[in-house]
Amino acid sequence: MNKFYITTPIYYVNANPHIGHTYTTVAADVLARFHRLIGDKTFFLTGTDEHGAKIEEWARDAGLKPQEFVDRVSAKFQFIWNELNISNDRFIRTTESEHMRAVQNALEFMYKKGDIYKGEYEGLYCRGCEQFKTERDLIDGLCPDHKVAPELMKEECYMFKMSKYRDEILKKIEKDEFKILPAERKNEISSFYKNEKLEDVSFSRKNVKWGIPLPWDETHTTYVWADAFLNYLTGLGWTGPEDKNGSWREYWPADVHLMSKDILRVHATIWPAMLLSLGLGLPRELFIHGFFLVDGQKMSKSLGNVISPEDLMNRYGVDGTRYLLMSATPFGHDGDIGWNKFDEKYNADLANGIGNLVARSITLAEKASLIKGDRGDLTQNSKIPEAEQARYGAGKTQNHNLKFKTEIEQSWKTYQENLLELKIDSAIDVINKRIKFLDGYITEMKPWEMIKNSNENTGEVMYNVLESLRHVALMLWPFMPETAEKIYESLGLDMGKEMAEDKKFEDAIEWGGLSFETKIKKGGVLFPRIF
RNA sequence: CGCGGGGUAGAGCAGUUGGCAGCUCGCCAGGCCCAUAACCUGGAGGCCGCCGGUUCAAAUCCGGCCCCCGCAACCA
Repeated sequence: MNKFYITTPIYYVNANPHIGHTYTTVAADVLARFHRLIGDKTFFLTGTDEHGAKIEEWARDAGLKPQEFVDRVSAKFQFIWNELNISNDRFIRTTESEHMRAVQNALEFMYKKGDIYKGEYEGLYCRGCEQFKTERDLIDGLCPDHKVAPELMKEECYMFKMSKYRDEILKKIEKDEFKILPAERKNEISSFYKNEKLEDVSFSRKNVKWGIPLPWDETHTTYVWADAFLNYLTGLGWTGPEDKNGSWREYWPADVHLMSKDILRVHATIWPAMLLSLGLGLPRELFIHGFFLVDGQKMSKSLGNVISPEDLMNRYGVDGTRYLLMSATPFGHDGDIGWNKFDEKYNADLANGIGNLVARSITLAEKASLIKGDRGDLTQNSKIPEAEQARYGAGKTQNHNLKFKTEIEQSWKTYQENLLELKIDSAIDVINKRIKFLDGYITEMKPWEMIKNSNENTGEVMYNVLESLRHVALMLWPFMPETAEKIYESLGLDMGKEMAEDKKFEDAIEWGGLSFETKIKKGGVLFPRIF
């Protein structure tokens, strides 16, 4: 059995969850669910990053203690992931004492090893803020809060000897032992390594109280990135470099660290250097997805075009939101979104596509039973018509059976290939092609007419449709778990049983899995059309 | 010559290893009546940013130019 360990970045709690966080997290969830579906031993980690000067400030502004503040914001993340059916195995917070202890153990190890040494940090310091500022913090070269030009100042700090690991990391990147995808992102990073000097990085701060104290010098706290990165290990239960055989070993190294491009650089430099210093393996892959533009413009509060996850869920529901985020743009590139586009796609793919197909199929199946005079409550619990006949493919239509079988097999193959390569949008295309095909098949075969004429092949045609629907639902499950379950229910099946431990994926995706004894059940409208 | 990405039908985008230019929405014309004003079929609409080169063959490979966008590290 393969293992699959996927992470999102841990989100900095200076802001509430926004669409970018949501996008990364839903994508990770889709991939995690897919790997569970195919039987991999899967671990999906997300969480919140809760230390640093910014948090102190925000807490002060909110009139709260830092811990109260981070508790509050972290809870919002957890709440919304729960709403969105995110199936993370663990939610890590960097203020958890186990995490903090492990970070101290790690830094102590690196310090003793000589990879962390005393140095100086030089930067622009604002006396008013009692803080170092970056160029980007400044407005016209002035501190935005105090309207004063910060002065160049030096401060004692502990430095991490990142430069030492430069060659080894670059080699691993080039050889794809440490993959960076998509390819253009790998180019970006390797040319960065080649063209710029990899300098040592400051790993501690003196004036930041809200952080993890260095074990050997408590006047310093740990630089937030050093603290944050280790979550990928502590989230698995790793307690420090002494922890050689904990259960974290079953999952490390991570298979995919999913993130957006703003944090690629640090993930491709500081993090692998830390791992090498700690004597641990590098993650197999960093996958970088793009940013959203809204109607061609950057999303920003000042433009007033911010689309929040709550807005999306209110309009499209949980599954609609998950689907739209995943299908709106090619995964791995920037993409343009907007309410018009979302409405359009929702109606086309969800209301008119899968929603309508399920509705017409189930109704036809019911009618087929009604005409045949089958027993049972005909409107609520019709039996799948003429199922035995379908199994053996009697009659003129039997070549359809074969065609369905091979085409479904092909679809599964492509679907899996795409998701293994993180081509999320392409996997969705596979599903939508099946849906289109089924709509065409129904129109062509005219089962409503067959029913009227008591055509002996009605059962077979309907079986082909319903069994195809079962496969579509299964493929849909990573993207829209609730919808998949509803479709299963309509087919008289139980998604829970399908996902049970003893069930083999290979069996589930075989053509003909729909039992002839099952009862179909008409459900409600899956995706009401938006006008 | 800082790094990287993009310019393909009215809009938004796909086009792996060069081999008839595709998808969704919109538009037009038919069909169907099972279904969520849905679904199916056909059609109109493109000098694939510009110029040159390689090739039997270029959206795709090479060179040059124009325009747009992101990133330029201790900012999470």
